[in-house]
Amino acid sequence: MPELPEVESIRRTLRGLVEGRRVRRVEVARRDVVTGAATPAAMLCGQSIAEIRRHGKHLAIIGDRGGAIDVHLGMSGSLIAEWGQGVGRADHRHVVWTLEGVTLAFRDPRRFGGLWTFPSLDRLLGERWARLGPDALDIDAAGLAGRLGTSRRAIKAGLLDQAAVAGLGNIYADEALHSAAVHPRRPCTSLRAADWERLSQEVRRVLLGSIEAGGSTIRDYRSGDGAEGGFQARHAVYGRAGAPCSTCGRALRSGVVGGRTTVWCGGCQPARGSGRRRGATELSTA
DNA sequence: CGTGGCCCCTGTGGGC
DNA sequence: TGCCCACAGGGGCCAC
Repeated sequence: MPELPEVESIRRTLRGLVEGRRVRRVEVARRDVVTGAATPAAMLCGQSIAEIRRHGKHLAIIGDRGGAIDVHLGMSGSLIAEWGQGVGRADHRHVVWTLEGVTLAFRDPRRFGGLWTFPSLDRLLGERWARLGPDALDIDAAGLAGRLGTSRRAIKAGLLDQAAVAGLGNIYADEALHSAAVHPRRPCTSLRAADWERLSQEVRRVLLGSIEAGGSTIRDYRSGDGAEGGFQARHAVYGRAGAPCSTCGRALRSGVVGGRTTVWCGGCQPARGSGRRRGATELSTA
């Protein structure tokens, strides 16, 4: 569910609600969502929350006395702070932190997400985040081309590879490819400098636009304060297969690329780059 | 190295 | 209404 904009929206709403507050109590209802120690100390009991940091789709909850927890929300996870009346559903709450004046709940019905505890931020960074590529908001054309340019796989699969660039998922990979007029099945090796330039710009533009709107709520997603996002109303391709392209009016196509349902415009996203549109053969396995 | 398939899990929506 | 199946915003692992 949550990709970079959703995770960033959670970070931004959570920081004001939990940063600087001390953890008084932690309930771990399901031990198996935690990798590493799940003791009160490892769960930051007694420490104050110094910072909530994000890289790609990951969050780090950082204590002021060294402990750190990596949070990954998987497909259905949420991290919601509540005070007074609850704003989130009560089921599937696997871990609940009681802070001064607020509770923080990790919910994850499908349990594809989880928590990873570390005795220090350095250990978290070195052992968990080190295998992630640069954050998708920080990468430029040279960075993207450098990390994917020699790969023969489809560009969509490349964008989803968190070791290459961190933060893009199925929604924003499709949206960025459409905005950049790049066909999702084009081999990375076929992209030219101008393609990498447009793609890196559109990745950034789409992600920033979504963060501004509070992320995309398709079904489950809620921000750190329980609010829904608004960017789903601005999706150009995701979830719109068969509907007319907002740019050229052609019916949007869909297929499986990189193992994920993918939607693109056969008119705006030429299969063979911008050179010879007219004679280009549509890339398709069907 | 890359890909396709399967798995982890629950919930929901569509078709019959 | 109820049942069954397909599919969902993620990612790890395996055989090929």
